[in-house]
Amino acid sequence: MKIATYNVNGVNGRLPVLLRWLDEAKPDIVCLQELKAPQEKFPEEAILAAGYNAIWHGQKSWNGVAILTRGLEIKEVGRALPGDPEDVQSRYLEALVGGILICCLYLPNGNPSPGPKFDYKLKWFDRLAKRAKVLLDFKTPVILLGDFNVMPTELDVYKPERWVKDALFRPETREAFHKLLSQGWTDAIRHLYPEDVIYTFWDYFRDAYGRNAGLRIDHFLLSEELVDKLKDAQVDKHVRGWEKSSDHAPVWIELDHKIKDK
DNA sequence: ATGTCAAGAAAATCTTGA
Repeated sequence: MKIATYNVNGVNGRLPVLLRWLDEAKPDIVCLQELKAPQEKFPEEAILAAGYNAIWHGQKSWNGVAILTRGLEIKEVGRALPGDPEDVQSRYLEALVGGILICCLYLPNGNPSPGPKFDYKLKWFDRLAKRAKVLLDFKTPVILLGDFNVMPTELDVYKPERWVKDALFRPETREAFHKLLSQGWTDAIRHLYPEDVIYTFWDYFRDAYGRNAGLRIDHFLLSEELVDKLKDAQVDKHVRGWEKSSDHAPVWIELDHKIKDK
């Protein structure tokens, strides 16, 4: 089973790129972030025509998350991260697919920091950690995947010294990520490639992609029972080089997992 | 501070978030 995450940076503006990649990569499950489209403007017909089922949680202008599957049934569990009823941002979508609990997330960017946006990021992180703990106790295979807006270590940044004051790399942010991991989650890419330089995002500025000035901020956190089933994990880096591409590349893992409840 | 994108408000460009 191939499971992917892709911050599309505008699902309508990047639709040709998304469809081209779906056709090429043929993932079984895909989590999308940054739809940048209200609920009613999600390109449902094009996604269905491409052979995918979808659930999505849109929002005007910003944010927005979706889960797509190639023929698999999607049983939605929730579309709000618990812990703050005042939070109206569409950043979380949880669903049961093929016997795996899929948690699609778009963690707040948090810049500029310090400031209210950074406070919101850390609070969101706390809420995620609380939810993650509950999910581990379910004893069901779970994956937390998406755009975490965190570079976990210096290996994940092209020039770490330039990013220490950025919300994506501040000590508090990295600490929150490692605290989450310590609940018992496994960072799939680092598990398979502990020492390789792997990026999932390249800024639009200053030819960052051409210079490979990237960041690793899109992650898969696996619950324990999935770790031994992890066969591969890759970034479809070439997609970032396509015309009208997102600033992120799609990332995927391959699991040796038997599909239940199709 | 800079650089590059997309969406939205409003009617060509500007603002905002990333």
